[in-house]
Parts: sequence; structure tokens; C-alpha cells
Amino acid sequence: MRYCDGPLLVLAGAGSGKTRVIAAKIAHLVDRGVDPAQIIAITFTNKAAREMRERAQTLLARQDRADAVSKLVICTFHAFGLMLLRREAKAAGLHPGFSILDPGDLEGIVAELVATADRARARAAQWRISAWKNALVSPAAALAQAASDDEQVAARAYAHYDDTLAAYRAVDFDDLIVRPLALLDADAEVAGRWQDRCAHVLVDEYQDTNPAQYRLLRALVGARTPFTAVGDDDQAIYGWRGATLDNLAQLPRDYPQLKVVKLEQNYRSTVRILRSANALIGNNRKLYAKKLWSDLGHGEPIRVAPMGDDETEAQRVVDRIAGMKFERRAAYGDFAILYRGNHQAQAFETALRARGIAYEISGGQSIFERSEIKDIVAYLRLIANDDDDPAFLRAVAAPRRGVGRTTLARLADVAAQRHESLFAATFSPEVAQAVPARQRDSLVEFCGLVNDLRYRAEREPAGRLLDELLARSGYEAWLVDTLDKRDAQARTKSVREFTDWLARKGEADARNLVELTQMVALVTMLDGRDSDRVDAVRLSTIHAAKGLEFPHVFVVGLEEGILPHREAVAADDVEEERRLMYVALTRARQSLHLSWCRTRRRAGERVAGQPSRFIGELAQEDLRYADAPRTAEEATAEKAAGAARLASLRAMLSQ
DNA sequence: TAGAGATTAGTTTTT
DNA sequence: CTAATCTCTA
Repeated sequence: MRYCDGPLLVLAGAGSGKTRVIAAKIAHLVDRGVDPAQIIAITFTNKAAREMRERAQTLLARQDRADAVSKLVICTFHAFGLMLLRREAKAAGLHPGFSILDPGDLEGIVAELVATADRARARAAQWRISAWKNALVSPAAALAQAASDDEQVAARAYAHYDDTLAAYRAVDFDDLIVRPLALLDADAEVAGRWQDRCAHVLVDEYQDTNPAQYRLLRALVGARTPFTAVGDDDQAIYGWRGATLDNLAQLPRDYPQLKVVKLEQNYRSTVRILRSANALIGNNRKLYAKKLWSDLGHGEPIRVAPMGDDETEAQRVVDRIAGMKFERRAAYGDFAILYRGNHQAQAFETALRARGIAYEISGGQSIFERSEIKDIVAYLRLIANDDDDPAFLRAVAAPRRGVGRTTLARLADVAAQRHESLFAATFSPEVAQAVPARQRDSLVEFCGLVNDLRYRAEREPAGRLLDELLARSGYEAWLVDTLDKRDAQARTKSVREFTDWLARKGEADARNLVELTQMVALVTMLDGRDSDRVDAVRLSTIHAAKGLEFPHVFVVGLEEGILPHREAVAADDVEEERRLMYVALTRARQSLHLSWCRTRRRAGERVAGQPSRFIGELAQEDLRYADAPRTAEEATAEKAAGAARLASLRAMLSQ
């Protein structure tokens, strides 16, 4: 670990203290006199970045180098790409206030390019385009290799897609990787500058990098910079996003002097949990052989429970959590319910709410998907970049300002004729002709507000500008008038929460409004201030739970077709599903509970299900099967018994 | 332009 | 069978 001068690959098994290792290495580098501003640590998620910063902070404080923390660059690939593009906007041919389009905007753009009203079709094309970008396939190459009709359509849209984005002076998520890479490849001067900036690069979750990310890494590291890659081939679960284990296999070939270190001791789970996880993953072909071990004791058997249907499953899991909380003096925060797809959360939400148990959903819809937040973000994007037509369309309609479909259609005609944005077209003589005075005044006033705020965006604190935006646009007043009281209150609150958070963020990191706007596009959830404090059961997709651990874990919905997912089985990619199961199992510290449903409601119909093949692949001697009640009476009786037990426990507790 | 009713689609993971 | 989106009418 103290090897600092060359390329290093750390194969870190689940629960082997991966984050700790990276944080320790960062602290060690600082200790050796490396300039903290030249240490670049790249993670996969915002959450991981935050965690790593916290760990590094603790270690550095111990070394009396707390000052170094704020200089460290610890961020996601995408945030790093954004930073590079911002600093090199000119060389990259970008407007400094460029927008980062959200997936909804992009769906609309793609739908128009493929001339379809069918959302599923548009999304499929959008997905194809993204996959091509991440695989570094150009539009021309995509057109040449597109096999099916659908791919042909997507490839033709791809050719115009980048032009459309350029017209809006906008980029998409993938561009935050691809464009910095193109810039570093094309411009030796810029590349040299950034390579000099890096004294040491660390990459977390290396197994989840895609070809574009790997190339970016190589362009950054060059021949001189030492780096540390940390990963685990058994936890590669982002193949669908273009991540490829080839990057892991390729590393020793690209860097012959690569040192490889394996971490095989698990500090998290009991022997039984690990034995089952090892048995499961033994069914996959291996890139690097590795066997996790633990000295945390045998532990209790893994419970496997077939359930009648998904509703019963939710109820019984929640009952069990309530029971265990008292029996084991555990906190709700010690429990996690993990599932394959977001929609599976619903039954559990309902069950938890019925019991009055606090829960928190991660990986679900974030506050950035709420319409009122999108409205505010649209204003911010427009302030940063007035060519952002999607943002214009959203902001101009919230609040309603007497400008309707007809007016906007006329404005769009003028803009198209003049080859300029909706914003710019507002001030053209043609609009004076095409649009009645009243509507035009509204538009001009709207644009005037945006202009004023833009003018001040770099000089004044973000908090004040945000307050002014809410007041002068009439947005806050509109929320209050239009909606019935309760809804309005909730929305006003979430808007306030959001603007307060932004203002604080701006102050803490000394960012102006434009910089904050770009950052917001990459953030999926507000920094967890209450999430740490609230004692709540965690509901999460397995993907979103990677890197986390819980004393008690329930993995639910373990049926053929769900895990492994139907599509994955059809595509003959069961290995990635198995890794997903492996990740789920290895989140658990003490107790692990697996369940599957005999029938499940889907589209109003009951569908029969088979237990997942993965249950059969576990270490059978460590499992304990529980049978579901057979009849409705038994189920009712059990429910009543459960409720009674819960009531008596509650009574005991309240004494 | 906004709200209420009709209609239709839902099948995986996310920066 | 929901829930979200769309369409029509006031």
C-alpha cells in the first residue's frame, strides 16, 4: 500500500475496507509531501466521493494536515469532466455557461429526431446513442454498423443529435467524459497541463469503468503519473452502461510494471454469509481468483422464505423487521430491504407506512425529478445559457404568464428562420410582427429578468439571486395561488429546501450561480444531512446499495425473471446478474434474509413465479428454509399473532 | 389556460 | 389494476 511511485491495482473483495485503503493512501501521499491539489481521486457516485472525503479528512486531521482536505480533488468521473470542461471551455469550443441537459430534455430531442411520439421508441434510440458515445463510436461508424431498422433510425438521429446539442450550447452526461477525452487527445498543450496537475490518480470501483472512462484515465495519467486503481471483478454490475471487465484485464498489458495487491479478508460479514457468497460467485468464470474469509464467527443461518405473493412478502418482511428491532435492540437504521428494480419498492413502502415505520428510499426518484425543482433549474440554466431552448420552454411556462402554445409556436418559427434561440428571437423585429403586443411584453419582461440575473450572477451571492428569482418571477406566489393548500405547502417547502441548499453550497465552495447550476445537473440527491440522523429502514435497489453495509439485510423478490432478470437471461448475461446477487448478499453483516413469491401481481394479473436459481447456488448447509402459510386462515392467524406480539412489545417498551 | 375525465401503458439497474 | 399522460371543455 505504501507503493506510491508506479501503477498499482488493488483487488479489494467485498467488505475488505476498500474506502479505508484509498483514504489511507491519500493520507500517506500527503504525508510524503505530495501537493494535495495534485491528488485526484475519482469515484463512481457522489455518495462514494463524499464518504471518501470524510475518511481522508479524519486521517489527515490525525496527521495535523486538516488543511489539505479542501485542496484534494475527490469527485466522480462526471464531475471531474465538468471541471475540466469548465476550465478549458475555450479550447473545447464551449460557452462557459454551457447547459447539461437532463434525460427528459434529451428524450424530447431524440423523439423529434426520430420523428416518433412513442416514448419507448425514443428512449430506446436515446439509449443506443448513449451506448455508442460511451464506446467511442462516431455517428458515421454507427451508421455503418447499425444492423436492425431501429439501429439505423437511431444512427441517423445520432448524426443530428450533437448538432442539436451544439445549437443549445449544451452537453449530455456522456459528453462530460467523451469531450474532455477528445480535447486531451487533440491538444497536446492542454493534455500536458492536466498531466502536470496530477501527481497521483486514484480510481475507485475500477471494474465499473467503460471504454471512454478508461481512455480518459490513460490520457490523464500519461506515461509518468503513478496511479492506484481499486476494484473487484466480482462486483462489476454496470455492464449495461458500457462498463467492461476488459479494462481490468487490459491493465497489466497496458502497464507491464503494474503491481497487483489482493485484499481477501472481509471485516464485515459472518462466515456463513461469506461462504454462501463465495459458493454463489464460484459459478462465474473468474478474472482473478480470490476467496474472501472472515474471523467474525459463524453467525446465524441465512433464512430463505417463500411467500404467497408480493403483498404478503412486504407485510411479513416488515413484521419481521419490527419484531427483530425489539428482540435484538436494533435500530430501524440497521435494516435494509434490497431489490432488483425500483418498482418493487412500492409494496414495501405501503407496508412500512401502514406500520408507521420510518423508511428512506435511495436510488428512487430524487427531489431533482420533482416538477417544481425542474422549474427552478430551468430558470438557472437559462440564466447561465440563454441558448438553452428546453430550459426556456419550461421556465417561460412557470408561472403562466399569458404566453401559450400559439405564441410559443410563433416564436419558434421566427427562431428557426433566424437560426437563433428562442431567447434571442424574442427581441427580433419579426416577433414584433408575429406576436401580439401583450404576449410580446410578457416575453420581453421574462427575458429581462433573466438578463438582469445573468448580469449579476458572477458578482453577487447565489442566495440573494435565488430569493430574487423566486419573488420577481412570481414563481413562489404562483405556487401558493394555483394549487390547493397542502400541495402548495409541500412544493413551496421543497423549493425552499432546494434554494437554501444551493445557497449554502455556493457559500461553502465559493461558487457562483452558473457553476452551481452545472453542478446541480450531476447531483441526484441533496447531501444527506438528515439521512444520517434519521433512524429509518433503508429501501434500495441492489445497484444503489453497492458500497453500503447493514447489520440486517432482506433481499426480496428472488424469482427467476427478476433476479436474474428476464432480459439478462435472454441476452445470456446471467453472470452479471449473479454478481448483482453477490453484491446484495455481501451487504449484510449479521443476518441475511432471502425471500421469493409464489405469485406476483403484474398489470393486475397474478403471475406464478419460480425461486431464483441463485438460491440453489448458495451453501445449502448455511440456509434455513421457512415455509409460507398455506391457507388464507393461516395467513390471517399469523397476521393477528404478529400484530398482538408487536402490540405487547410496544407496551413493554413504553413502560 | 386549467382542470377534470378518458385513455393507455406498464417489463432493470444510473452519472 | 394503477398511475401517469393526454384531450377536451369551460
